[in-house]
Amino acid sequence: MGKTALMKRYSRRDESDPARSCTENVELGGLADLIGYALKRTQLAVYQDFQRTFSDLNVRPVQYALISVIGCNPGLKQSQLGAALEIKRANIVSLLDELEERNLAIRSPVAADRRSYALHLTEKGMELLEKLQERSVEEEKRLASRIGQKGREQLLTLLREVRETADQLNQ
Amino acid sequence: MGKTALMKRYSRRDESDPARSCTENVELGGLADLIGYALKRTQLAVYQDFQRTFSDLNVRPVQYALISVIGCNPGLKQSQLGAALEIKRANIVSLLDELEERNLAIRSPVAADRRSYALHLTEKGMELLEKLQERSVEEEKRLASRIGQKGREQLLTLLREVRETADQLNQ
DNA sequence: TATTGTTATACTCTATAACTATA
DNA sequence: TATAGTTATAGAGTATAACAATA
Repeated sequence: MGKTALMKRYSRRDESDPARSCTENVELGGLADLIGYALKRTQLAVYQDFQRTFSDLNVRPVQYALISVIGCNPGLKQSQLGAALEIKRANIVSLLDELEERNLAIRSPVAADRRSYALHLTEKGMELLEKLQERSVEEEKRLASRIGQKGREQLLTLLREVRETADQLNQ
Repeated sequence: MGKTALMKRYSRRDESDPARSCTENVELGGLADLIGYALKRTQLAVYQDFQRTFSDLNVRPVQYALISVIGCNPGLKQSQLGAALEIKRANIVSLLDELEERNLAIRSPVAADRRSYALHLTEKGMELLEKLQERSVEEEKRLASRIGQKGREQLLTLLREVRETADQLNQ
């Protein structure tokens, strides 16, 4: 494609166009049809919904993820937690510090390997997880209210397949 | 759901379980079935693929977005660019500085409104956009290689619908 | 008064290197 | 030597407040 073709394709508007002053008329230049961009924008909108839904519990998405995995795998090590969530072990440290300071989780020494800690939720942590789970189910219903349960399952399948494809390319 | 039910649901494993030492056996506690988490993980994988694909051109996703929108809307203002991409105007500044330093885009004074600048791609910017577009088409094909063209369109539709749903909830 | 671009700032997420104590 | 956790640090992305110039 030569420059002339590019100009024709991309110069649909110019500063002389009165519509220029209207934000809604800004073209995204095909961005909206890219999987990566659609993923980012949708993820951001869903993330904002999460923040709104969980702000009174003072829980960010990453904290929800930690609590959920620790709750489901009591006794696991930090390195395992990080591997499961694809979070570098260096970045797990301060996240767990936060949970410990809030008395939601604890690090316990492991007799068999004194380098590592076994992670558990506290009573308070388990109670919070229960609340988070319940609210998460409601949030999920709201998010899927337009696409329906079938659409939701299709979406999860497509996302998993695209992720696996990208992971293979990234190997 | 009481604590006992929660324990039953979440304590499938314990530190006494020998499988504990195997990372693959860490349960995500339903995380994998949440739209938000699936979005995040897929977006991360696709983002990494983008970085790999465009690293030789030294272009990050956000830079691709800027170049694409400026190329498609020559003469638009920074505030319009930011509104179209949902980037705060304060954060647009340094991104545009980068593009100007690399001689990919320029800020031109606007006679009608001396507060704002009209944005244009340079020749070099237009040439880069052309390369980016071509490579983007290939990347899109690779990402959709498993789900197919039909799956890709389904995915984009579902993502748009979920985003619109979340945006409504966030209003 | 409101808007455009700018600066300063801060917080989160992510990534790497180097350190310690254990294995 | 290798591994688990830690610390320090740096780069991005995102958010707000305040400012100057202009409308």
